Amino acid sequence: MFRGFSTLSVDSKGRLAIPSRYRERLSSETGGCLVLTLNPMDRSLWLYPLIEWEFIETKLADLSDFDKQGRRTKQMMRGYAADCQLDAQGRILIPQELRDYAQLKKQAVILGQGNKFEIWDENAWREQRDQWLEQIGDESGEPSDALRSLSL
Amino acid sequence: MFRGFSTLSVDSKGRLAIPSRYRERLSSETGGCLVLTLNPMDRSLWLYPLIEWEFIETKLADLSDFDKQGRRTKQMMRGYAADCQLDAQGRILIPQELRDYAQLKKQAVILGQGNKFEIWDENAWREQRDQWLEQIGDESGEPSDALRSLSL
DNA sequence: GGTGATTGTGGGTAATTGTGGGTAAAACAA
DNA sequence: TTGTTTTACCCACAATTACCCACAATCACC
Repeated sequence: MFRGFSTLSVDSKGRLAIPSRYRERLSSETGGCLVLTLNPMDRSLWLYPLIEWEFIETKLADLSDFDKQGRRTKQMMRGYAADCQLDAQGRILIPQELRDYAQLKKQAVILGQGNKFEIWDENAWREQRDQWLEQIGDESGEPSDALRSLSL
Repeated sequence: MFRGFSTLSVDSKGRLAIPSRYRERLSSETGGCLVLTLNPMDRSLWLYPLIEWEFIETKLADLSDFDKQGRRTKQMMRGYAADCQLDAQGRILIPQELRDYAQLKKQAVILGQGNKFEIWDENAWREQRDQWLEQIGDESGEPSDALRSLSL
């Protein structure tokens, strides 16, 4: 399971260095092949080891073409999926199209999220985060059932 | 179960010394691997032994991506989770990002909380504590059902 | 109350990691 | 083909982190 947070810079060529603590795992699993695609929920990117992506791909294939949301999700995630590999310095090259989608500027943020990583523009992330924290901490709102019985 | 209270200093490099009475337990369980993450409810941090964290992680993984609050909680706690280990002096290095989140300054406070520790900035803690004590003691507020049947 | 051990705190040094840029190969367009 | 842009590979510097040692305050014991 991937976890953890790092701020990273996207250089002028659109490259992004993966934190070294993940590199070994990423280059051993599936021979270092990775898949980068968009996150249809937020303006951010998802980075999967190929082996995880293949599993996601089968799940997407099962979505009905007659469910509008399902069709769109499938179309987006598959359509924008880009193969990539770590270079000798442990960096990946992010295609222009995906950089635009996530509005990546100079500073980015990478978050471990279980089977994948999530990549955000730093400013966009901080804005979102503060907004969510406010909602989570808001005592007046009703917690969902799942959360109500959750002890951490 | 961890319990107890200590005040500690955060040095200029962001390190924090764990009270010695906990060290042996922390370095024996799971080879001394710890996970430090944010407490999404308050501006404080949670420190778990890895083995406890893994259990939390499975609970988080079960939260639905289509429940908004659940998704955000998951994203925050996993995204900010940092692996750490005690150094030779029994200290952990707190990542800049987490120090900022908890607004840790020079003096911090660590509280044993069962399966984990909670780490606060000392001043923030004292303020919160006084505020809560006032609320808990406030007879006018209605206790929840769970509390109503609780004898201490 | 004195003495010794333990614990908390600070800082120096060396290795690692993140970042930038130069250059050559490859892909694409005219 | 030729010229232009994009991508891959290499090297180098700067910042961060891990590891080590040292001192001071506290605690326990005689």
